[in-house]
Amino acid sequence: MRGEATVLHADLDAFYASVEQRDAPELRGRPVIVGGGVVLAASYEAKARGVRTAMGGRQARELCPDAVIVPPRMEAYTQASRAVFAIFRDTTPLVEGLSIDEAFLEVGGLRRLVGPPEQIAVRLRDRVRTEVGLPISVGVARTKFLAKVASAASKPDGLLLVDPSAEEQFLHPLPVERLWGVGAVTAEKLHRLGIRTVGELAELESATAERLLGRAAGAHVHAMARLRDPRPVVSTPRRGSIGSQRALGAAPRTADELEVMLTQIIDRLARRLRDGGRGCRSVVLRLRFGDFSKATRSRTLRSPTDRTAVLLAAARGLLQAAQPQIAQRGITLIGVSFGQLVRGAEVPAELPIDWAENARLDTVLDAVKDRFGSAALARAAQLGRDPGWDAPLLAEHE
DNA sequence: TCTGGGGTCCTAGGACCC
DNA sequence: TCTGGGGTCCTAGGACCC
Repeated sequence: MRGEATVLHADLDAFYASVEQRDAPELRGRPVIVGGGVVLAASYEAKARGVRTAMGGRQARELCPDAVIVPPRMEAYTQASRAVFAIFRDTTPLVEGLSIDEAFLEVGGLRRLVGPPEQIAVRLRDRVRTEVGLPISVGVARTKFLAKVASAASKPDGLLLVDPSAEEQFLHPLPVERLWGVGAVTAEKLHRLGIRTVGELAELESATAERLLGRAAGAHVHAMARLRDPRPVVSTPRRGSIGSQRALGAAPRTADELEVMLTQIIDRLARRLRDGGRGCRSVVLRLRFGDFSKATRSRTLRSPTDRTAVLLAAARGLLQAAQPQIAQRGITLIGVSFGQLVRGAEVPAELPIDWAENARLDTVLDAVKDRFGSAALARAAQLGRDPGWDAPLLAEHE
């Protein structure tokens, strides 16, 4: 006996594009592409013409010359997301957000109070449609993984319940690519063994899958194929890292230019850190070279910090160490993430958040930006080369 | 397919400690 | 002077997701 289908996976359809169509009636029924250089989201009218997320802008325009291309409005999407998540939380207290536009909801135990899961899903879709004005697809199943596959299968604007007695019938004919955790690399490895469907993967021994794909990935994918997914819906955990990056194109960059960009990125991220009342312990520099190969360089501090100057000093050290490689191979992306995030309260007392210093640094950076434009942040980068400015700050964190 | 930006998790080697 | 096994942390890389 398998338990009941009480997990909902709710997933907004073509989220960014749907928000644009909601806010601009003349876009409804037309192919809409959000993004410029690259497609961030495509409406179903555009998808029908072959436009896909992450596709280059030029290719998308060739496929769909009459598409309306609109720049992203992140604030509008964030606001819409908040409104939808408020409805999720009004539906059940157990909501696990996966991204800006999708979440799991556990609705077992609500049957006596509000009705069976399918009815809850119907009402949820209805509320999102009328209160926020957006289409949302919902999968209902016994496990998270099945619910996610079900919502995808129900799109667009659909509802699909996978009956616990018919799970194999639903899942096994699907291509392995539909499994959560099987991307291009894993799919190719499976294809080489002649495995194309989930059912064929399920026939393998777990040990075989683990040898082929690695211990964790192999065991995970195999368990999914065999319908084993014991993971409960858990309320969304705090983020473990935050990051920001910038693609650079092919033009050569001087070391100074890179330092300016690094300063801008760190400045922005450090503010986000403080706005969230958080600190971080590790700094990761992310690079992509001229041939699109990638590298990361990381540094872990002795104690968490939210101070721009410390984080900038750490990141600059990593960048300087990588400069010879960059000079040799060219660079097409620079990015930073802050890892091992902690709540502000967890920042050790002996290293208190120095609000005055942060405010001063922010003010300086703001003033430089306002007066000279963002390129003049080079000034800030230059400042940082003075060891009297950052070396002691970094030293006390090592 | 001439390639964004934001994340998560896993693997593996080396340093270091007991 | 040489040696074992286990645990944790750090660093780097890679696959995957939306």
